Amino acid sequence: MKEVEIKTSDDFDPKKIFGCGQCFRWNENPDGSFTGVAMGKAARLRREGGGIFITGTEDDVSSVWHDYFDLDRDYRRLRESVCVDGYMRLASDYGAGIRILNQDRWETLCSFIISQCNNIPRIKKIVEALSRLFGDPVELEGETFYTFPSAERLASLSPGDLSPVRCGYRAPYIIAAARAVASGGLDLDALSKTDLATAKRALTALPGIGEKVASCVILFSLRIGSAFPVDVWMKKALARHYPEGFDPEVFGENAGLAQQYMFYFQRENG
DNA sequence: AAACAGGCCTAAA
DNA sequence: TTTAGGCCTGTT
Repeated sequence: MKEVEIKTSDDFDPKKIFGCGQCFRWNENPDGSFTGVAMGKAARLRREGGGIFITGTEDDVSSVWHDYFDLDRDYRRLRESVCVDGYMRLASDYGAGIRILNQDRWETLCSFIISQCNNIPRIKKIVEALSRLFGDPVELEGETFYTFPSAERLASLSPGDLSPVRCGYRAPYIIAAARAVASGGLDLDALSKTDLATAKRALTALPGIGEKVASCVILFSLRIGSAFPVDVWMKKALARHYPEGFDPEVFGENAGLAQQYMFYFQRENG
């Protein structure tokens, strides 16, 4: 399989991008490359010298990966803009190389429903099982991978059909979300053109989607950068570094990126 | 064995 | 408006 280079600035560290908790379908190989399935494609990405290379064609890069890896934004500059104090300086230096992916909206919604009260290995396992059972096969270098199933496909199932996936009490949440998306009752594309409050209101109206899951979906797939997901790691970080309270609005449209730096720093060092 | 994991929901103050 | 307990399942 041929490769193409992804032209990017210095802020592109695959290990951090895929390891900072925003996605669940990229895995590191023994040689340090990453294999994953995203946006209907299977691909392998590696770093060599100063360059980033990914399997596929120039057309794949311009039509999919350029946007997926958020290449139009200058993360070095963004990283500077969130340094509001010494702690953020430390956290953002440590997280240099993180980028916020623009992921498939439905897959992100479904994945973060699964994430609730779960650990990362099991989240990944459930997402893989869902894909293998209900997604479509795609080949990469002689190996078969499976795309994430469409909302329409899952909408045709009932919660009981998900029992082999072992997602427990989240099954009815997944089916309800699939039906909302497939029917057009929940229009994720349209929501991405609204604002944080509007998107959050629409998402949390669904069963099994609260403040935290909604914030992740908004940040990682709706491109609304002011979203600021607070999970158990973030609670620890905020309690330690901002005991008098904290308002993410100090970061404005970059609150979500600030959150990623805090989260990654806390999880790796906390 | 019992507790916990990257929440959410409901019932009860 | 805030708080406790339960929830599928897998792991420690």
